Amino acid sequence: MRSLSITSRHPLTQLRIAEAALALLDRDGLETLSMRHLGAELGVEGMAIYRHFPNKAAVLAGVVEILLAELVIPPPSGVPWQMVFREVARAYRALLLRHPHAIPLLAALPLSDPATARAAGAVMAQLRAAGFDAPSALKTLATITSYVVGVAQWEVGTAPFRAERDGTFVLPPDADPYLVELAPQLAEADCDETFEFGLDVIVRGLETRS
Amino acid sequence: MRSLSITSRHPLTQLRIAEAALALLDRDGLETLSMRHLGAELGVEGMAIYRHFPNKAAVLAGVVEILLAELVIPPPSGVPWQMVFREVARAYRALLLRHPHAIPLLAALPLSDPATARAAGAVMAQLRAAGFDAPSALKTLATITSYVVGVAQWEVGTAPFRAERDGTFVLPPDADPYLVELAPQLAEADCDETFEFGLDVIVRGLETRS
DNA sequence: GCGCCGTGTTTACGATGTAAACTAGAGCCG
DNA sequence: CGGCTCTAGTTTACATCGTAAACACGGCGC
Repeated sequence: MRSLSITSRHPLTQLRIAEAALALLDRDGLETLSMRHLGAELGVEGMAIYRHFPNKAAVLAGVVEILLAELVIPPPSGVPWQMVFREVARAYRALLLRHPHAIPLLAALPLSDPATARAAGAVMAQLRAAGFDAPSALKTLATITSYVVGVAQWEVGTAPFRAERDGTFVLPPDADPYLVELAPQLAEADCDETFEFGLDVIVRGLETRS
Repeated sequence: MRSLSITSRHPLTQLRIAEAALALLDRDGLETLSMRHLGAELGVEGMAIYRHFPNKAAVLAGVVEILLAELVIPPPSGVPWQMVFREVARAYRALLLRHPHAIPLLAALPLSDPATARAAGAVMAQLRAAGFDAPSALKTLATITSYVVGVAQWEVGTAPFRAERDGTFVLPPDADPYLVELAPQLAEADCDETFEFGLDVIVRGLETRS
C-alpha cells in the first residue's frame, strides 16, 4: 500500500523502536507490550522489528539503555560523597517513579548489560574517589541500588492503599487481621519521607563503617 | 483411560498444586512454568487446575504463600531487637537463595496478599515491641525487605561472574571498559560478606536514629 | 536498464492462558 | 437397586504471543 512510506518517510531505527517501546510501556504497561503492538505503534508490521533487534529481550535492553541514560552520574569532584550519594539515589528513585511499569526491567539488571555496567562503573568511580576501597565500594553499590529499587517497588505496590487521599480508606470486612493492623499506617505513610528515612539510615551506617 | 485414578488415587488440592508449582519452579524456572506443564507434573490435564484456582496468578500466589510459610518470625521476646532483626533478614535471604527462580515472585509483594500481610505484620510486631513507633517500624520494614530482596537479586544476577572460582575469569575482549574495571572485584566478591556488610550498615543506621 | 540488497510484509508454527462444552464416576434419594 | 445430581477432570476452541521462513518491493551501483 502507501508507497512512499516504506523507507523514506520514517526509517525504522534501534533508537526509534526503543523509544516507541518505552512510550508503550509507560502508557499500557509491561504485560501488553508485544512485538505486534510495538509494530503498530510505529506504523509497521511487527516482524519488521526483527530487522533491527534479534529478539524481544534485546528491545527491552534498548529500553533499559534509554532509561539509564536519563540517569546522570557526575564525575568525581570536591563535593562531599554523602551529598553526591544522596543525589544519585534520589535521581534513580525519581527515574523509577517516572516509569513505574519499567521497574521490573530495572530490578534485576545483569552487569553484562553495557548500560548497566556503565552506570555501575560511574557510581564506583565516585565512591572510590571518596576513599572507599574497591570491595567496599562494590558492596555499597549493591546496597544502595537494592534499596532504591526495593523501595520504588514497595511504593508502587502499596499505592492502592494510599490512593484514598481525601476519602476514608475502607478495606473489605473479611480482610486479613494483619492487614487491618497495617492499613492505617500505610494510608498515611509519606513515601518521600520513608525513602529519606532509609537513605539516612544507609548513609549514617556508611559513615560509621569500620 | 485408567479408571480408578480419576479422583480416588490422588485428589488434586490447592496445596498439592502449589507444591508441584514450586517444585517445577525450582527445577525449571519461571519461564517454563505453564499451566499445561504443571498439569503434566500432577498427572493431569492442565485445565483441571482451574477447578482449584481461578487463574495462574492465583497459583503463583499459592506458591508465595508456601514460601512465606517457610519463614518463621518469632513473636516478641526479651532478645535485643538487633539480634532478631539480623536473624530474620538472614533467614529471608536464605529462603530466597534456596528458591532463586522465585525471587521475582517475592520482589514485588502486594500487601493485599494475605501471606504477605501476615509476615509484614509479624515483623512490625517485633519492631513495635522493641520501641519503634508505628511509622518508623513501617519504614524500617520497607527498608530491610528492599535490601534483602535487592541483594538476593544482585547475587543471582551476578553469579555468572563469580562462577569461575578456580579458573581464570576471562571476559570477551570487546567487553565494555566499565565492565572490565568491575569484573575483578566481582569475581572475588564474597556474597555472604557483602550481605553482612549492608546489614551492618542498616542496623547501625537504625541504632543511631533520631 | 538491471540486478542486488536492505527493509518491510505475509504466512506459518508451536506455545500460552483460559472459556465453554463435555464426560465419567461417586454419592444420595426414592 | 435405579436414576439424578454434583464434582472433578477432559476435550475442544480461541485469541495472542514470540519468532522462523519465504516473499515483495523500492533505491542504489553497475
